[in-house]
Amino acid sequence: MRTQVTIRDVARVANVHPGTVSRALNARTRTLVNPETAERVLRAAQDLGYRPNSIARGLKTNRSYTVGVLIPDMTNPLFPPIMRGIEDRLGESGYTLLTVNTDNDAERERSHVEALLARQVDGFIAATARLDVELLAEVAAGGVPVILVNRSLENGSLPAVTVDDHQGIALAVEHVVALGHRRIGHVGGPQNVSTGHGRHLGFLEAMSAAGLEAPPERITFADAYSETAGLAACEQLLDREPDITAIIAANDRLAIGCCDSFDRRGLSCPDQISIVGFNDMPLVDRLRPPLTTVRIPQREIGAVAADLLLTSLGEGSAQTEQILLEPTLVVRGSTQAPAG
Amino acid sequence: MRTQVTIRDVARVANVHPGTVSRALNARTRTLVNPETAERVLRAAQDLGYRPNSIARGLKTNRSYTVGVLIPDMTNPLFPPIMRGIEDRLGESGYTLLTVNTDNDAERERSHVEALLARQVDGFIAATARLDVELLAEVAAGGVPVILVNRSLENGSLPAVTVDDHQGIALAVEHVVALGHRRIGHVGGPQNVSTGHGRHLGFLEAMSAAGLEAPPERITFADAYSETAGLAACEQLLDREPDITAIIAANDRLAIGCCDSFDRRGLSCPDQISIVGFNDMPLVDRLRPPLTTVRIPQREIGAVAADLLLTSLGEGSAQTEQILLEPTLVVRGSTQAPAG
DNA sequence: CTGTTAGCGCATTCAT
DNA sequence: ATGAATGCGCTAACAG
Repeated sequence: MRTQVTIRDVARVANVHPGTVSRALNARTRTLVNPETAERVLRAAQDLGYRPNSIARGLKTNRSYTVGVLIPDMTNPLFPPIMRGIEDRLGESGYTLLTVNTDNDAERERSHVEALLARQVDGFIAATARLDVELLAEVAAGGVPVILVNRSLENGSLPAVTVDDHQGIALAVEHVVALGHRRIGHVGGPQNVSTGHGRHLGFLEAMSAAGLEAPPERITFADAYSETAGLAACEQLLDREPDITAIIAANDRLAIGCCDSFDRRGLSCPDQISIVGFNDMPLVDRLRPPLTTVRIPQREIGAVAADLLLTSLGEGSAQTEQILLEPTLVVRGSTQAPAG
Repeated sequence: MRTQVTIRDVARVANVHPGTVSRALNARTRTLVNPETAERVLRAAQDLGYRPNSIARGLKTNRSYTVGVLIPDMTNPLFPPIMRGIEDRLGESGYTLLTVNTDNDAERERSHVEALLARQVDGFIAATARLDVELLAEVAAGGVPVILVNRSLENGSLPAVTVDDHQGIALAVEHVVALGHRRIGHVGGPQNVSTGHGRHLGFLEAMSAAGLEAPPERITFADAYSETAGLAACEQLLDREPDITAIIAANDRLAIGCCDSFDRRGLSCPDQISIVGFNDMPLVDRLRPPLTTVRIPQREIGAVAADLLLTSLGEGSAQTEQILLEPTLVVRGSTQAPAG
């Protein structure tokens, strides 16, 4: 059985009142107590192996110093670095994370949020792609700060940390255009998630800025961010427009699916067709060919989101800051000038 | 501000005593209350949007229904599936996870464990490779159940869920032997972590069982499970024993490092040299060549560990069951018969 | 079957 | 500067 040493035990040993122990142990109130007494209390606590029960504390202070983190699926390599960014920053401030995987399932999401609320989390960081907006808005309206990560709301009603999808796609498009490509296709992500939508728009804009056409025939959409969905979308695209020389994919997994499609058709990449991904997932630098992709600062995303949450927590103010982080292009072997 | 609806508010609306509300709301004690009253209470709770404060409950029941999960670094793709296995199983039973990354740093480990203990976690699942054994044993001795994952203690003093490293390496060795290889090297992992140690022993045994020699010259050790450490160890191995035709690596990342070494030397894999990894990490099936590797049931490991913890939690008994899960061999392109 | 009481461990009044 | 008392929200033990 766990033998909890309480503040009362310490008080008994130090020969003071429990209240005094509480004051002596809490840095903020330590000045209220005689230094010698404080010293005695500290020693007693040390000797007894006293460990404050943060749950009991939270009951009193109405703070749990825990934060709920909503992730679609941490098995997706995109998320762990973000989570670490969050953990490292929040950990410095004494917060611990309650992380849950939602699998983008509305039912799971709701029940998880309920459970975390019941655990009195002080706030949420949500990296879920299509989390029920109302649910989150409701939570935020209830006074629990919510920070969005990797997605934003149309109306900007919740603070969010995202990467500039337009800029990222622009980097990709400019790169292949500079290589000499003119007939460029886009394998887009699901259009009901903000990254899929934003990258699609970014593609249209960047093509237009380059003075190139981007007709609907040269754009297909995957219904999920998976290799198989990417393969299917790419097949459809190449069936329709076989003379495309470069493809901008909405993410690395789709890009990998595109490579599968190339293989299936006997298309050599990058000799006959170039491909650019998005995210720079681990190991994509070791694929055949190494994938040219848009890198996003995952860890920083997490850290910035944590910062945002910390200020919300501190000031109690409902800010709705929208932070846009810059992606960078990583050129590898999957892109080259189009065949003469 | 968060406006907490308490059990008292519900009581007022339902016109009963708070104690009755508690009973009506708790499935286990609901039978003690008049069905009609219970109905009234439930409706009141519903109307008010009552959400039980599990922290307050925990204070009373001395249960937090949270579990601490110790991971070296969840950025390592080996761990997320294990974590999901844990979460899914434990979630079914109402537990939420407090996950921390220890970076294999003793200092971080201790402080994290302290923090989690202060948060009254009901138990731990530790996937850390070289966690301070004393720390964990201490915790377990204090009455908080600890389950080890992916590692075990020499003396088996703590329950553990691991894969059979010996068997896994045996599968790898038997495979290359069957292909005709005779001069087989081993790039081992850090010997101070149980997997590194176990796989090394497994290699020696399997070679002996195959009637082959495994002299020390044909074995080198990486000082970490990283690609660069694998590269260095492989370089050393091939400098010493250039006529090796196959290498069994202690894990996939080391195997990838070995491939780097092959590249550097102009050795073609698998034509001139074969390589087998361990873990079957995501994307290793898409490397050049696709990696032959030993797959471990990551998700199951997590689920089984969760089960073990649940029984410990339920019975309060300090079992020390040791569970060994079976690995399987996944044959891909990185192994073939040795050149004539 | 329901009301009452007490107390989990702590922080925070208010007294002294 | 310290002791005493109160209550956070809930459950459990006891009355009735």
